[in-house]
Amino acid sequence: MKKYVDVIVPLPVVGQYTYSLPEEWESRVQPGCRVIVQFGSKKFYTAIVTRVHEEKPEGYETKAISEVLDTTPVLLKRQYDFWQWMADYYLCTLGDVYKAALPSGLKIESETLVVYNPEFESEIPLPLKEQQILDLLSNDPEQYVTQLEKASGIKLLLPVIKSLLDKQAIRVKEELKHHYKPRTEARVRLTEQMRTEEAVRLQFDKLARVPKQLALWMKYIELSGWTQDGTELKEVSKKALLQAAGVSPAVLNGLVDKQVLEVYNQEIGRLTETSRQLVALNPLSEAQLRAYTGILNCFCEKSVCLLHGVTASGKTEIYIHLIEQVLKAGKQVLYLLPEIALTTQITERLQRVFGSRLGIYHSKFPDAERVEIWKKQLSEHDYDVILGVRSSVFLPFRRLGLVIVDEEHEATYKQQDPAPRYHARNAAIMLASMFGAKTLLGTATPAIETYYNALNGKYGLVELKERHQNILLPHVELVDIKELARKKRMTAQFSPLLLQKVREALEQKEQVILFQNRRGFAPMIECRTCAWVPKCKNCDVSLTYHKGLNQLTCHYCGYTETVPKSCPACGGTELVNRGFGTEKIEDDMKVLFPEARIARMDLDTTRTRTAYEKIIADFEEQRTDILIGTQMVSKGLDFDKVSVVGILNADSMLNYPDFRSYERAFQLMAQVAGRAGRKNKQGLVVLQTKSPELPVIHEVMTNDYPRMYQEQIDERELFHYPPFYRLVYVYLKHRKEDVLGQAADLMAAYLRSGLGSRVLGPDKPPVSRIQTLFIRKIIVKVEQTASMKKVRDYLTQVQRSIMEDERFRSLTVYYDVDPM
DNA sequence: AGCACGCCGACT
DNA sequence: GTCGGCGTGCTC
Repeated sequence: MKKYVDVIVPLPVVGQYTYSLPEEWESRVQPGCRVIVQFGSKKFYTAIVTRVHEEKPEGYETKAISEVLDTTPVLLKRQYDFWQWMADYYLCTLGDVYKAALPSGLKIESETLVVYNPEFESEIPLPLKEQQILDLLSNDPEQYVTQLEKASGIKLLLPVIKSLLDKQAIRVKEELKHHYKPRTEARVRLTEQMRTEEAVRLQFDKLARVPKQLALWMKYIELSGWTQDGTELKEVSKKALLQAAGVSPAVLNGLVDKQVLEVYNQEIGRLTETSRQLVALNPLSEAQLRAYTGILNCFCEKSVCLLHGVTASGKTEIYIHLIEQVLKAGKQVLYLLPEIALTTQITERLQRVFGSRLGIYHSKFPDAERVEIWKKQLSEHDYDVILGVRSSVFLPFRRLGLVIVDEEHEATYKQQDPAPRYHARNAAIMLASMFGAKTLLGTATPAIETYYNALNGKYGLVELKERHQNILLPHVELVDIKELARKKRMTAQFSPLLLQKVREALEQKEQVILFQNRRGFAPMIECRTCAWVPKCKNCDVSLTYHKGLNQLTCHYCGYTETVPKSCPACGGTELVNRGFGTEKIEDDMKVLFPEARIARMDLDTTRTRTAYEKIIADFEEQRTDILIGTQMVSKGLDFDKVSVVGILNADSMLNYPDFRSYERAFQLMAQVAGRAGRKNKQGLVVLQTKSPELPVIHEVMTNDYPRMYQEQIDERELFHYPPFYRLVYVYLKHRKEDVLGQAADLMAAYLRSGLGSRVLGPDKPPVSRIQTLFIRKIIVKVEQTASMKKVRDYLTQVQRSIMEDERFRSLTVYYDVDPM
């Protein structure tokens, strides 16, 4: 019976493609193997087999696969299930997931090679462009199209190539490019005839008159561990041998010529073995131990647990103990981190404990190294613990037992630009559930949706409120700077209280951090008297100020208006450009405290890594008194001598045009506040704001975690909630695919939230199907020229029809939720 | 993604 | 008249 294979191609095409499987490969190919296929008229791609069958497709002739790359699968069943889930959940194709998942070294593609035909001679003069290409080819008769494109500078090269091809001046061929090459090392061994005790012994005498060769020979015998009893010899690298013997390669060649030694190439891995001395686990403190057992209890009944532990409560140590526990049970652990750059402490700590059982997977690593980690995970000697960033959720696991998502709230877990636009935290939860494994989410400032899920019992919740080594949480002092500004009691942007506290801290030789969100620098205008900020009529976000045009523009929908002459709220005429950069703050502070040592940490002053590290080191070692910075000061190291933290303008964060601005503001403020406090003294946070009445301000003050943003679906809420229709509008107006992707995500989140199979029922279409149809419908319906009003009207209509759908009754909506 | 096909505006 | 813009559709 003739066999066929269904494959995934690394392209954004829906569905899979069927190729015929030549008989010779039938026994080798199985689901999960990579094969080379020709897709379209010329291009070759690395495709992945998902199914081997005998169903001859109807309606078209199948092509045969061109090459088989693997004898054992690189994509395991579990990973394929995960891919399918991701494609479905994030509304993209399997090809998109495939592209994101595999390191590029495992995805060879063909490139078109243009070959010069030396026999070609033209009777008539050729067009300029064609002649130019032929000239380039006469220097180097085989070149890639991309190469020629660059060299010639011709934008539309294809028609030129085609014309030359018709004239038979050139030929083209497709060539597969192998990116991945195993690293090899030249090694030295005894030749066949030398592998007897007799021969080795004789060789010493034979070389007596050639001192350099003798020295090399003796060194080899030493390094290879040769003994008379004929034990297995150690492998000796050529480089190491020559270096140890202190002779030139020519000496070795002499011995090779005499057929005493021979050189061979051995494949070696790029992954460096860490032969570090392993250390024992640190014992847990009482509070840590309570959290640890809390988590274990939690995992008895729930598959996800949130560890809400304040800054510096020692979460890492708890993770390490959990990992140890899972490893003892013979399972694997995936430890996700937002970015490895800032967390060398964590990698080093884990390496010290787990040594060579730990693998690190980072997108900044060379691709070849990532290929090797992938292959290692498929082998018998796979890593037990993987420490990695977002994309490591795709690595092949077989015995996954636990996933840890550290700093769970971090936005870098969300892939924004190319599809699949996945959230690694949510994807990891799904991955874990496919393995029957547990997920631990750790953070000091949970994302709202996570916290919501924890409060509702979908996730377990373990709180760790005590800081390590008994450092107290800081006291927060609120300052209404709107009121103070009216009374003209502000000095630049500092309240009298803040200045007084800074002065006191300096007198006590303590340190100060001043925090100003860089986003506050986004040009906005504001009424000096009542703090009114112009907002977009459609989107309810603050408008950005364009000085040159004297206009206000909405970043989301493009709505524009001229700057009003007076404030519509209070009639005041002083509308000021708002947003002070850290630079201005630095200058003002230097005037106010000329004796203090002041440093600034923002994007400008931390261009290089060394500059960044120097600022941190100076502050840690108290060579700086006041550190002024953007959100950078909220991350990274624990400063121990900080007694005062000033948040200069909380409103700049609250007014940022993003529907998550409140949540982000809370997280940032809580993190910055966490910098204040010392072993024996409670820290102080001076929180300056113009909107003291906002709940989020209260929440920061009381360290009461926000519980807002959950909404019941009703007529007003769902589609009048701006982000979705805003995004649809931007898509319609500018045809931006990425915006559509975001809209799709958002829409998916809306509809998926709280919906389980219980609600939908087995006979109902899957949720994502509804979403897709839904989005298609909207886009088809509203023409490109649609106004915001039209979009809104239409959405209201759709909303009504959804309301009438019984499947969506009793639906609780909140944004960006997790897999069911 | 690439590539072919097809349909309208400014140019030899 | 056509060269070249990009919109649409297809690839096993």
